[in-house]
Amino acid sequence: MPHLFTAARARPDPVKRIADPTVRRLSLYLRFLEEFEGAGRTTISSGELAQSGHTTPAQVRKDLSSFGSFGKRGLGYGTHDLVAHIRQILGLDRTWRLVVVGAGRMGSAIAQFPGFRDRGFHVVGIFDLDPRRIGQTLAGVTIADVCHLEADVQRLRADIAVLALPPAAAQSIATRLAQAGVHALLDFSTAPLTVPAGVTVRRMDLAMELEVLSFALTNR
Amino acid sequence: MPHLFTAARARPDPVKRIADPTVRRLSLYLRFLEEFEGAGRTTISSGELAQSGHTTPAQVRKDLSSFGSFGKRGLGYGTHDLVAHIRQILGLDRTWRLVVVGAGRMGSAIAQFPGFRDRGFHVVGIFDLDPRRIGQTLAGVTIADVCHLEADVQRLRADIAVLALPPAAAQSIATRLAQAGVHALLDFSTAPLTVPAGVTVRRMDLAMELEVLSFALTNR
DNA sequence: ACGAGTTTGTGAAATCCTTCACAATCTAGG
DNA sequence: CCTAGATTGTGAAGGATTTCACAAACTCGT
Repeated sequence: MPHLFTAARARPDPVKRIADPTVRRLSLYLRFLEEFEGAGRTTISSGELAQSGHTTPAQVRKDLSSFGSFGKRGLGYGTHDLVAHIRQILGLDRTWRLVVVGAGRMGSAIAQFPGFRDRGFHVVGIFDLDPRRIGQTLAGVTIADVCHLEADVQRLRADIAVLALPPAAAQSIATRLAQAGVHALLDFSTAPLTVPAGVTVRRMDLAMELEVLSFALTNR
Repeated sequence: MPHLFTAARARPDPVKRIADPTVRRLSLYLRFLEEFEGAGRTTISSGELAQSGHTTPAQVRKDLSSFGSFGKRGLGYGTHDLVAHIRQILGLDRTWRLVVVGAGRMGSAIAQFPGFRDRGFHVVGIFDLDPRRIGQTLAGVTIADVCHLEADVQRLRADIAVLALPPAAAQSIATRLAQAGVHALLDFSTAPLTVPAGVTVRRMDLAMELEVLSFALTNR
């Protein structure tokens, strides 16, 4: 039962169910559009966007048309307009407060990832278990003890948590975060998490991707 | 019913096209199976596997049946057998030689990722541009100058390359790697790569995943 | 050895996603 | 204003993946 959501309620949004691949592509389009905008282009066609994103013009138009009609026939899309629209669709017209749980090598790298802040994702908390790490500062944030996770996460008003932990610890932390009101998790550990309804999890599974590559190389 | 799958090695085999999601799930199943095997279980049913992997029993059986019939009706699958079969299907019955290009924070974390070696992925080379990093040692490998990338990659007989680079550099490195005979890339940069036919690329796009989470939170 | 109870393997149906094809609408240029 | 050329928006078709449903085949207890 891979059902993640049920229905919209907070926003008066009659937009039908949006496919995950569509959202991913929007994120891509946005990046190209910002590049195009930076280069001074004022309009762009679905064909040009498609080329940048390794897809087809029809796909681009379909993706956008699920949310409204932003283009001008005969002309294309206004870069500036479309950037604004996609940012709004993706919820990027605000900032999001991030916590990173696990300050090992991977957690540290993530917390200091350049371009987070620029794109509106602010790391407001970092947690670890190891007393030697607690108290150190990363990217301007002091590493806190994971034992106060719930209280801290609420105090910090965190929206999203990034988990960079050993698989054994991930599930328990995920449950605690969900309990504390964090509704979005980005999981770098290798075990899929079980979370309450209403919490979205995305996995970044290094080992799995390598195994997919192994398969591709083997059956080339 | 009579599915013979022994010919997958020598020749371009007649096994029908395998969907990407199927391969991903196989990788997942494998992990659970190894856990079950470690716990001493000798058989497992599609239902149990499905629960572990957040999918359905029918899905599990369909996935496996694309490659042969490994189970016993009324009993389930032999854990040990199935582990062996999936490892063979995914090409994990051998080791793969990895290079990491980019030894910044992310590249270093990846190169030292625990569990690579255990799963048969050996980091045999690390490259960077920065003279201050070249010559340092990470995970037992000395960081080399990226300017000899092609020759080194061939000397090291690298199968897979992990790219942990600024987006501006990624495309040129990808092209050089493809030229040098690396047919599988795992890309952590934010721009999708264009590569020659026969080269497989998988993307790990942190920013994109965060934006998908932003969308999910916004349209909850 | 038998019947009750499981569980697989797999066509067929359903669902999800992408591509096609074309009318509608715009710009540009005279 | 009118025509040629370009591009969007979208219903319908097509393809891909997941789910359903059930016969076949096995185990186990008696």
